[in-house]
Amino acid sequence: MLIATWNVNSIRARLARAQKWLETHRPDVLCLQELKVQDADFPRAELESLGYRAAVFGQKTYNGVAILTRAEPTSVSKGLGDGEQDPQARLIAVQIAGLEVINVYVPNGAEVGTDKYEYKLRWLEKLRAHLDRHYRPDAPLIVCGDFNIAPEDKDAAQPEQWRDSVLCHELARQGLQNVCAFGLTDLFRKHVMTGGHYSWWDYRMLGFPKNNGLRIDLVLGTPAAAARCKTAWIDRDERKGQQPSDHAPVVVELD
DNA sequence: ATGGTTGCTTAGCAA
Repeated sequence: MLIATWNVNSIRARLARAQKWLETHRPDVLCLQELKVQDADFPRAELESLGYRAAVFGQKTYNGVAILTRAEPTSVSKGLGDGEQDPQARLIAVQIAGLEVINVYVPNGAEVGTDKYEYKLRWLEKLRAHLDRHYRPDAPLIVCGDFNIAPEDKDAAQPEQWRDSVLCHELARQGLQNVCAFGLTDLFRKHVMTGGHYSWWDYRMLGFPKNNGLRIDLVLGTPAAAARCKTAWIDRDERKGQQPSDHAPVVVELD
């Protein structure tokens, strides 16, 4: 069973690449972030024609998440469901083949010290509360997506450059650790211990040509999911060529 | 400190 996560930075701008990627890799589950489209304009038919169902939680212009699956999910839920008003579409979850899959687009946070950064930290706390309320750490569960956090210095090509950024800042890393303390581990790190593996490169300042990347797209799993995880890899080639997303897909294979 | 690029929307925001 292949499960992948990919921040496409607009599904409409990336439709041809997404279609090609699905045809090449045929994942069972593909979690998408930054759709930048409202539900009505999501290219549903173009993706369903490839044999996928689409659970979509869209938003005009910003954010938006979806989960594509080859099989029909047994349940779908959208949002943190904590009763608070939040117009930002950042979480969608499905249950499929007895596995819970939560797809998140964690707020970027702009800069440390801003309201956006406080929103990011609060959102991480609410994600942990959501897990506590609706999920069990002893069941098979995947939480994947664009976390906008590099967990460790070795997840940044130039850690000194990024140390005070919202992607590497101590409080963001603590927020991620608190989410993981629910009972989740980084499945990429089950298989690859070395640094030098990145999932995002800034469009600006020749980020990709210089390989000035960060590993901020993660697949987390409970022990029951981690035990089934056979491989994990980042499709760095997808960042190459004409009109790529600034993120590469991250893939895990589960028994 | 600023700017560099991309996408959506159409001057400015978010990343």
